[in-house]
Amino acid sequence: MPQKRNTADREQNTRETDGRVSLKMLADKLGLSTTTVSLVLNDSPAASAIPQQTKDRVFAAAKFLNYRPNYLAKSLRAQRSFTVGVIVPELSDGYSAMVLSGVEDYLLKAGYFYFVASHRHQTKLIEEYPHMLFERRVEGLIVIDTPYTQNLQIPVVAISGSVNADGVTSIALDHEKAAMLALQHLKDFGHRRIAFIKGQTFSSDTAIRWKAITKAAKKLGLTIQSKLVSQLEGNSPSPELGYVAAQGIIATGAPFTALFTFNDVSAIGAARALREAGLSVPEDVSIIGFDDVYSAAYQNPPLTTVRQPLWQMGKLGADTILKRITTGSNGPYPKRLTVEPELVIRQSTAIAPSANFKKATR
Amino acid sequence: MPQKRNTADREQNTRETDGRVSLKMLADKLGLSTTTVSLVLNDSPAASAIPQQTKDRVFAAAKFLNYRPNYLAKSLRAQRSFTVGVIVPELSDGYSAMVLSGVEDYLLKAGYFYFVASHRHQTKLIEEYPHMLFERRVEGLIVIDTPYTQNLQIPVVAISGSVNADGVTSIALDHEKAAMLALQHLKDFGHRRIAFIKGQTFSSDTAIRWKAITKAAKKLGLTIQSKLVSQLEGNSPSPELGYVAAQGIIATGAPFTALFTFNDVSAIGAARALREAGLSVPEDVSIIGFDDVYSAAYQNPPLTTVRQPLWQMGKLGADTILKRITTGSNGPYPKRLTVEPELVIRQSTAIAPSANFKKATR
DNA sequence: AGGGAGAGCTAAATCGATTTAGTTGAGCAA
DNA sequence: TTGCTCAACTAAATCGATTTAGCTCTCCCT
Repeated sequence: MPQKRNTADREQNTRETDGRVSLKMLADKLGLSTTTVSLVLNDSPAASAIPQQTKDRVFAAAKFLNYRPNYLAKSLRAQRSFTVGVIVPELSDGYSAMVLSGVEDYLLKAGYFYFVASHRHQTKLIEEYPHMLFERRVEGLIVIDTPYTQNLQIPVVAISGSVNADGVTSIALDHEKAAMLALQHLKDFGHRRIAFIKGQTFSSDTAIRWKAITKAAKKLGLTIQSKLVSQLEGNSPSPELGYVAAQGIIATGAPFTALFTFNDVSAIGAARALREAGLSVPEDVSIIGFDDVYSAAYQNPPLTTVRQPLWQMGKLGADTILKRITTGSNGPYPKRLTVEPELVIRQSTAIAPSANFKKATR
Repeated sequence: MPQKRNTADREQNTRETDGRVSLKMLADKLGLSTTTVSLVLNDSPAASAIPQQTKDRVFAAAKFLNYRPNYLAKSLRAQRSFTVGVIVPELSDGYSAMVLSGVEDYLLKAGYFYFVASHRHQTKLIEEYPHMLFERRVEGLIVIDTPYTQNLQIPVVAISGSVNADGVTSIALDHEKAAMLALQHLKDFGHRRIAFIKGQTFSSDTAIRWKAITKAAKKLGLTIQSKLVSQLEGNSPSPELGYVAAQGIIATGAPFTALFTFNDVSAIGAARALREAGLSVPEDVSIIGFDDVYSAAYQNPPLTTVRQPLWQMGKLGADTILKRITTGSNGPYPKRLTVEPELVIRQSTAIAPSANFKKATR
């Protein structure tokens, strides 16, 4: 039965190949060569000698048969895939998704599609994905908060990563300014005993930001007490990690009036730990987060935070990768692009409690 | 210097083509045919007659030249792209990202990559993206909370969408059970005047869920007051929409002791509106959300919500699309798969305030 | 000596487009 | 009638793999 059908189809030369229409079928149907049809459909200058009537026939047939050129064949021939790869640590944490959203807007408008791969901090995947994407002929790579050490022959843009490899453009926040904004704000409110929650060791922002914080603290004459410094551990994207880290600080018994966390998500968890310890925000302890994710404004109290322009960083990343792709590999390219943080003051920070402060300094 | 190198390379027939090594170059280097090299590298049974020594030479050369087969060529020949397309409304809202995270896990492990496209509810994009992805020879399509009306010759899985097109497998929550869980919970706490925030009209879950709610309400003997029903408007993924919707309900002056929102994000916004109106949660008004996003547990008070197993829905979606791809288009496939909601009781719901209730009923 | 078997390869077709380098026939001038 | 130009096309190469259908030896058996 399948054989019979095959024969019949071949006789009519209308075999359906799963409903997919090839250029050849279209050309056969029209009694023209694939050359002509291709020239017409691509509106090539070489098609100028072809009469409008023929063109119309071609367009009509293409529409009728719902012809869609095979992008794989097209890409193979043109040596262009119009595809980029994006590597992120984790999709569900809001951070990457926000950057991705900026990336996407720009890429799709330019006719590109992108592959996403998330590695969840597994070293093996961090190494393999760039190669797998390279095999799939992506024309560029955007890595978000991910170390990149391979040396592939395609442009790479690293968003929020301390990357120094060849051929990589780094897009990063001005961390020094960010640290300064936050600490100055706390200092203005009279805070002197400030606790910190650092990021996970695997996050590429952690070290750089901490360095900026210590530098800013020194400049402002604030001392950092090691007892008051905790660190996020584990790679869950939930506020749980901040909750645990804050508990650690509270457990030391060292007094503090403010807490500066690595990101908003951990600030949210930390706030809960404080509440559970009987400390109210911001009366007893001020909290300042980082990133300004959507829900930051809707915490209770609304979270003061250092806004990182994630969406714009994504857009800038996409913009840069496209420029670098069209420029070609020989052209010059920026090694480093910086974006500016912004302090968003809400209600989780307030004047340091003087009573508490006295106790603290006693 | 680069020029000199280029010339030398060409003479040796080792031109680098941007650092990309083709099978042909590799074969030339080895003095073998591409056939042999291909057979060896793919460990084809036809390579059984080839002596180990030759194989080793091939492997060594491939490694040395860092040969990576061109996936486009491979795909074209094999008529398999090992790629699926995923269409979402919005990347940054946590919901899609969560589902996507489930999808991704499963797909990448199976050797597939996926394209993501987000349409932000623009009708034109909702129609175009399936075609663009089809052109790129995705082998399947996963649409998340998005209407799908095209009729392409590839398997389609719709997650959270009321899709009835041919060839589509729908994965949806058991909304009736979800509505029942929430309303039963509120009823148990003595709530009778319950306010609702419905989803945006464009969200495919909105109608179906509302129907389930009215049905459950009837079954439980609860009446729904039209004054107490509001709706999310606009397509921002921020809690702002819930904030506005809740303000609308408050403005009517109609008393209520509980609020059931379309999702957690809007619940968060609504909670703020209530606080600003001088109503405390849960003492004056209980709030119950939907989805159970990461931050729900970290609200103040922690949010009671109907958990939607988003990650699992993504996983199930990926699982299903892969099964359907390998089965082929003639095979049978499920039209509908249902996942179960779960009531997560936290502190945003409590016993209805009888005083308030009296005032309300006066 | 002739034939068969198997080892160790390769030529060429194929996937579906694009593109270069033509070909064919009509019309027209000299 | 020859030669030229131009309109309207087309054959075939190409991108980089996979895969079918051989091909050429050598060795061994009878």
